[in-house]
Amino acid sequence: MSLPHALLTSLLEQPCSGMDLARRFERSIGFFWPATHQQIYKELGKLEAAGWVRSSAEEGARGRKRCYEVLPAGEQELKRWVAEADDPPPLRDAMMVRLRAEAALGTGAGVENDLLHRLARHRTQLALYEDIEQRDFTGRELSAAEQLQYLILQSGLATEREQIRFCEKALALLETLANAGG
Amino acid sequence: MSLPHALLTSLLEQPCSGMDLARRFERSIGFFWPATHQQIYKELGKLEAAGWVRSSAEEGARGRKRCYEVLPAGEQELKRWVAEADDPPPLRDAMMVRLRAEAALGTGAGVENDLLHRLARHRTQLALYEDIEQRDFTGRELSAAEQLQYLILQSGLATEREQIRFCEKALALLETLANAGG
DNA sequence: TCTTTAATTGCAACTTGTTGCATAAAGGCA
DNA sequence: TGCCTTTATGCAACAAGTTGCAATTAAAGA
Repeated sequence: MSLPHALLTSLLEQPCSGMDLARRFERSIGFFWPATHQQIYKELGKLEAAGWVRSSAEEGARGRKRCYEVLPAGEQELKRWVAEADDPPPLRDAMMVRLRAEAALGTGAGVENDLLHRLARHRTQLALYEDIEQRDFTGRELSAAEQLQYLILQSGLATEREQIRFCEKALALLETLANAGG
Repeated sequence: MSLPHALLTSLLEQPCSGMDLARRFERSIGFFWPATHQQIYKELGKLEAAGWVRSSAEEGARGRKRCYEVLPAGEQELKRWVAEADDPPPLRDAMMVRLRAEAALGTGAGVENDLLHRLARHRTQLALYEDIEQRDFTGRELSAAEQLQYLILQSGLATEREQIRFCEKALALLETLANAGG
């Protein structure tokens, strides 16, 4: 479970409120560690109880807005965790199950729906990543931290492109099989 | 949640017991939809209650072994589900969080451990997939069902190769940064 | 001023998956 | 026969994530 460390990382980059964190997650760390605001609030409570962050009320804001910042103990914990090693996350993909089911059913069962839907989603996501690449990482010298962030983005770019290739290949094969079999 | 449909698919390919299913999952469907035997037993109970499979006691076997097979209603349900469309699974990868944390901490915090560990795992997995490719899909004509199964395997091959490329690239960048910064 | 709207924080129930352990039945062997 | 091992099935507690909604506070508008 990496949520606490994802939060520490994000707060280290920029102290802010729970709601701000949730918004930032949607367009940066959330690409590879999604989290809802409910998860984030609960976890911020634990981080504060553990003495890794502290919060202060913010005056003149709507609601009971509080600003969180990382304490030295939190930075220490983050360093400790970064040096650990995980197993790669097991992949779990319903579309592959569908393809296999289509093979077992032995007929035009309709996986194409899912393939086309995925294709559209991956193209959208790729376009988003390419925008970020253009805007943030192109045409200038990058600091060490920025080079690492760019590396992460490149992983996203490569993954989306691979997914697109796969969907196209699968659709082509299904068409070939349909023509041959019907 | 695709576990019920993954089980229906596997049972359609070959009726068998819960334990056999668990073993087969480990080296086929489980590559893209992992499941433990506890999950499988619980789900088989639900499938039987829904009238999608039926089971019969197997005589002369250890334990209370039962053989499960798909009923017509189950096959119908599988067909219905295959034609549905999902969103792609959100990826959630602690190593990316670590890379970003390393960037935020701004020092040699030690992500290399995780990168090297991943690299080894992905190489092992790739070798396994390549073995399966050699053994099951090379040097002969493939049926339509086999062509689809091969397609799925190729997705695994491409994913592992992409992961390996990424780890190597990340390690190279970290070394460059260390030399430049130190 | 009073009501409405928006922003922020938070609770609670539900689903899914994991982990560790328990039970049942058969085979092997002293 | 009695005990240990193996195979098969299953329960229970826990961990993590999702969904829907509630409560609090301030800004904006009538």
